[in-house]
Amino acid sequence: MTKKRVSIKDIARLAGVSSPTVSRALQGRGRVSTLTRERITQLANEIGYTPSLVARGLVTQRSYCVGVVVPSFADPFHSQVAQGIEEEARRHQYSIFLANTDVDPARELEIARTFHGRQVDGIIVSSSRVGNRYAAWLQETGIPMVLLNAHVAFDQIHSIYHDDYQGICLVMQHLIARGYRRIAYISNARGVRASVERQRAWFDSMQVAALPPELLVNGPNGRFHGGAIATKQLLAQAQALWQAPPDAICCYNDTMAIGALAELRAQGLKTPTDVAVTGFDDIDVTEFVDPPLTTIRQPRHQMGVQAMQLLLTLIDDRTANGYVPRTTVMLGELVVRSST
Amino acid sequence: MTKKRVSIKDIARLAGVSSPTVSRALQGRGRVSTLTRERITQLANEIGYTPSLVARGLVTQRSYCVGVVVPSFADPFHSQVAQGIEEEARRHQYSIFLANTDVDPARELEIARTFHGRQVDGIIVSSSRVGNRYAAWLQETGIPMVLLNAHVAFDQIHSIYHDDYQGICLVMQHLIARGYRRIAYISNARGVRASVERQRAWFDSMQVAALPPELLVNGPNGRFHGGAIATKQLLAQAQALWQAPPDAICCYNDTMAIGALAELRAQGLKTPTDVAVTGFDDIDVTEFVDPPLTTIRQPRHQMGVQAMQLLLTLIDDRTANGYVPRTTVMLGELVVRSST
DNA sequence: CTGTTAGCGCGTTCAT
DNA sequence: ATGAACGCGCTAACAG
Repeated sequence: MTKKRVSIKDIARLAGVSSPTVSRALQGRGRVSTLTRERITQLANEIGYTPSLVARGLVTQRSYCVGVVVPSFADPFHSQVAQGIEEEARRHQYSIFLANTDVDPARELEIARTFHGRQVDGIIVSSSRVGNRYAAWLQETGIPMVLLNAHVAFDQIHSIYHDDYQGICLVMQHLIARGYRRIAYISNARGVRASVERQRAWFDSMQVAALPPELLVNGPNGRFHGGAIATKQLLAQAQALWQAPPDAICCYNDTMAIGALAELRAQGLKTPTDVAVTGFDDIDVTEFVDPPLTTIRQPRHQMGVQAMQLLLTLIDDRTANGYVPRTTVMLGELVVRSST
Repeated sequence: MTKKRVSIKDIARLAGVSSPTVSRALQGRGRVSTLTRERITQLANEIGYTPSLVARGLVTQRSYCVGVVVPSFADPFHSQVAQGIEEEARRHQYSIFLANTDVDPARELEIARTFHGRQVDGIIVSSSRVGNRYAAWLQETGIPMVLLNAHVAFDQIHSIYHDDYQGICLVMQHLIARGYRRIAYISNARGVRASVERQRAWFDSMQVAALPPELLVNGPNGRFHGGAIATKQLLAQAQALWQAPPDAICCYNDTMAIGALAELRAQGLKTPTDVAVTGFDDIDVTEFVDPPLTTIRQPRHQMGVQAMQLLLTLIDDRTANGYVPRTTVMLGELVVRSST
């Protein structure tokens, strides 16, 4: 059922020229007489010619494709990052392959291999779970790669991440300044860099303020339910520990915080009067839940754009060698709303 | 900086055989002696060979890629559909190009052309704004195409959509059965099929129940803010009309409904005591807002899976011609929560 | 300015 | 069972 593609050969035959001439005419490079160029251009439009980027990529060794790997599209954080990447990519005639790992390191590596097979010019991985194991593989392929919010940066692997440590420090300073003392933390069980950093920031901030970092619960996942379940456990532990709920709950991210709000509500506790709650990311819905969440606004879209720009630099760097920063740190800002 | 790819020629040289033999050995087709097959397979692993799907696609005329077009990644509805598509695609060794239109029909067509240039085997478009204009273009290219939640179905264009009309009917029956009478509707201004259908269902349901469909507001967009702004207008109009708020607000989707909840709260109105609210889609967060939303659960993930399966059928249909449904209708289910 | 030749990496005939 | 030759659609290097 598929129609045969019209190729430059077809045009060449119709125009009575050779196919390289058509190629030159269409991409505007090389010397072609204005007359034949116009004739060819018009002919191409008439018969509906679309150049095969596959064939072109094979010879130029440049596919104008990049691979993007995220843990899950459904996560509002990652989908906004991806949107930033895609927009910036298209501005540069690039298309993106998108794949989700479902937080499985094995799948992540498998996807990277697939992308290599598809001859992508570069790869962006958001919240990688693999880390070091890329190094050896990359050495072989030489594919430029940018890690977003991952653990580490090696030679050849460039990294962009948000300063999560500082983010939670801002949140904690705010909470402590408001007089909250028994501040519990809900972490995300997944061993990503962000999780480690944020938890450490909570711990250190408590120490610095001479408050005991006594109450910490690992959520089963980083989503709404994870936050609700963790909160249930947390309240039980608080009861055992203090015979009272905590003053505030500092959450790994917004989705978990929203789950926490729901659980507190279910247990008849008012926010922020009984228990304050904070999130992280500033996803769109945080402004519309009850109460609106105090959180850290990460420049998600901008992070995607930045990652793509860095990748493009790396791709072109094959020829023109300039200085490229190994790691870029982005800063978020505290957004105070009525949950604290 | 990019390393040279290792090709089957390299393996052939090392193994002392010809490249076609390597090709046959690696893809397991054609007769090759077990001995050389093993030797070649092992060699391929050792030197880290990854077949070039680009080159393969050029000769087989099958790229094992599909293009996916969505209005916006950031929309939780579309990102879940996309996730379903991607998972089903990968199960069949397919990769997906993902692009977002930002709700711009011109961009949608441009993206489709790009995909054609990339020789995708098929295209899935979610919530297309273009409709009929695809027909002519498709005729030329013959690319199999599946429209998700779009207006129409033509020859060659297959369509999967959710029965939005029935969905809102279920919501309305529920509201009317609960005794709500003055039921207002908030629509999404964008002229997509879903919007038209849902609004019509509200209108008809009111008529059938002998209630005047008096209060309708178009939101500026389908997101949280859009719902909040529309609700503000709506309450003002209700005041002018009835000197009272409506009994219930039926919203185009969940995000707008969540915006509505926030605005009602801001105006000191209780849900559902003062004003009931309903959504549509059953996105993840609906269960965790206050109050949890009554809504219609669309099988988002399943719709993505189904679309991909249909597309695969169409792709293979080039050779084996069987019966393929032109349109598939999916049914959602009413989920009753405490917002009504 | 244009045509000829060559090759990107692979699969698919045909021979042998 | 294997190798030689060819082509997918395109661009690059040279001719002329």
